[in-house]
Amino acid sequence: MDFIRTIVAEDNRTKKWNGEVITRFPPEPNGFLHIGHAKSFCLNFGIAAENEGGRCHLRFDDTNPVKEEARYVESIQEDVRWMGWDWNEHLYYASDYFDQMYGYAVQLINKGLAYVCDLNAEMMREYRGTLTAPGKDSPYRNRSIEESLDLFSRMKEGEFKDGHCVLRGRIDMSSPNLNMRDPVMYRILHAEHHRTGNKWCIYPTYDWAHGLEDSIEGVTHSICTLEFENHRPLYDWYLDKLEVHHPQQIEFARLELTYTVMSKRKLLQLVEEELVKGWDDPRLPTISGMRRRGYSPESIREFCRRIGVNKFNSTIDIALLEHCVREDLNKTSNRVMAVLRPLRVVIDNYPEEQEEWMDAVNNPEEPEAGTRKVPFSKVFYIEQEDFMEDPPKKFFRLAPGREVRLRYAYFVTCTDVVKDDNGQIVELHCSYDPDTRGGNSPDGRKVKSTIHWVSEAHALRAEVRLYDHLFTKEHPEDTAEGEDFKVNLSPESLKTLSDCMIEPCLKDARPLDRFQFERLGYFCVDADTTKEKIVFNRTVTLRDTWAKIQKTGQKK
RNA sequence: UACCCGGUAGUGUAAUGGCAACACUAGAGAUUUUGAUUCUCUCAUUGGAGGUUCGAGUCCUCCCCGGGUAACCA
Repeated sequence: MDFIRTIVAEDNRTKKWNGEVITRFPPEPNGFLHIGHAKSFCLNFGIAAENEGGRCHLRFDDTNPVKEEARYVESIQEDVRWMGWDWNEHLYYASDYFDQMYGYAVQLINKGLAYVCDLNAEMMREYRGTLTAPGKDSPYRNRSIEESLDLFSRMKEGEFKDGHCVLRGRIDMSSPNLNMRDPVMYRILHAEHHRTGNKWCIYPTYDWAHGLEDSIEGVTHSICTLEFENHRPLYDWYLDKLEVHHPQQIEFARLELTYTVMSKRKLLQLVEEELVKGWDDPRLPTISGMRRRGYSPESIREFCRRIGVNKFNSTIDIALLEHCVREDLNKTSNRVMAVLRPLRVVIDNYPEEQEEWMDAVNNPEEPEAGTRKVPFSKVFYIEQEDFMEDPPKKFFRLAPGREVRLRYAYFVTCTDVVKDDNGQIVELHCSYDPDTRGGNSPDGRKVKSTIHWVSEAHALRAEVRLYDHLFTKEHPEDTAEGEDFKVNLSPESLKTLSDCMIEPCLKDARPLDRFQFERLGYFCVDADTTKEKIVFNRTVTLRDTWAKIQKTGQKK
């Protein structure tokens, strides 16, 4: 059990919150959700689900109209729901509390704990001091309560321009915690809000708003990321001074993954500079990108469960994520044969017009998935990399004079290699053994490998998009002076193959359908699919021992 | 240089003061009509130095290292 669940369990035991467990996931609708957010909402919704009567609110922290948009509100709901979580009727918006927050601000002014300050942003920075030097009091700090009250209401009424003045908490300008040096509670922003329209021209800042949102909703455990640790004294201060329901803020480390970036700012940059194709580009760690790539919600949830929760920054090896998808897809995806880089093969001793429909198992891990028929004929395609004219010792696949098994079909032996004028192999000729139908040899002879194939006459054409890590470096932020993370973008993150051959059973495949292409990996139908052309995204390759052998061979 | 937080295999997460465990990765082997899956095996004295204790990853002290913080962002 992680340290947060330990706290929750202990609170339940001592009846600190009368046995209630209320958490919340409070995204700002200024971008798409990524797997780092998944870690957070799986934690929050997970804890709520694990506790009798517990609940988790989905709350949009929409306190900054200049960055937020309704389309993000929609995508966030879609993503959380797709991941399998349900907030029931507990969908909230910080903007719904603006009136209440205003009232609380007036209370603080009345207590002499907040004041309107006319210092401009630059001056305020100067007065704030530095990490090592204390700040000094604003000249407006001792303004009378009446005057602040008057000014604050005029701020709200729109009498002042943006930046003319702010409402600040009156705390301690010499606090070693910069957050406590009279923090800004309200700023003037004549901006249209995606929900409240032009009702407001003052907007609460995060620190002021967030604790109130939690408090108003009766949240018990307010779980956030580590960078808010320094803000906790302020979170506590506001709620203490207001003497209202006071949830416990608990911080945990945000998720970092190798070979990718997670900050919204960087993701936004990749999207806006068109270095990827939108927020749902399958190379991005966004939920929508991963969905499009073929990740299942179950695999992402399992990943979030396995990485645990901690209080220090760590970077998870993306191999763990890949392991989680493979593990889930291995159990759930139907197998199918597809040839990505086709090499034509003719069986010389197979009857010209004959076709046979072979029995194939849909999913060896799931007997209930049943079987299907796969058409076989004289001419078919195999993978280019499944043939070598001059094979090294450890290569088990097809080679001149060598016999291999065509999965679910026959044993074939390569008898001839046809090349074009450039010496490129364009076609293979084979002979087959009619007694090995289905792939069994009555005489018990063995072959060293089984390869996949697709009958030429029956094949469907497809485009397949192969994805690799978005960045070439484990830590894309590691760059030389003056360079930024984008120099580490991988030129090989996407390879598109447009002449792939797939089994006819895929003709009715729909976007988001997932399959295992035998011996290749897991693939997912893309939304770009049309009646003429099916498009697949490669989610992840199968584990590939042969590729490893080749790699170590190259090193030697 | 101030304050806050944190350091356990390559990576990540465990261990009422009582034999450092699990997963991923990597390597070796077995099985296999997917070089997949599955199965077996291998890989550490917990940042350092003291101290308390019969006994310390765990408690105390000092040191070292890493992260965060100076938006009218969240």
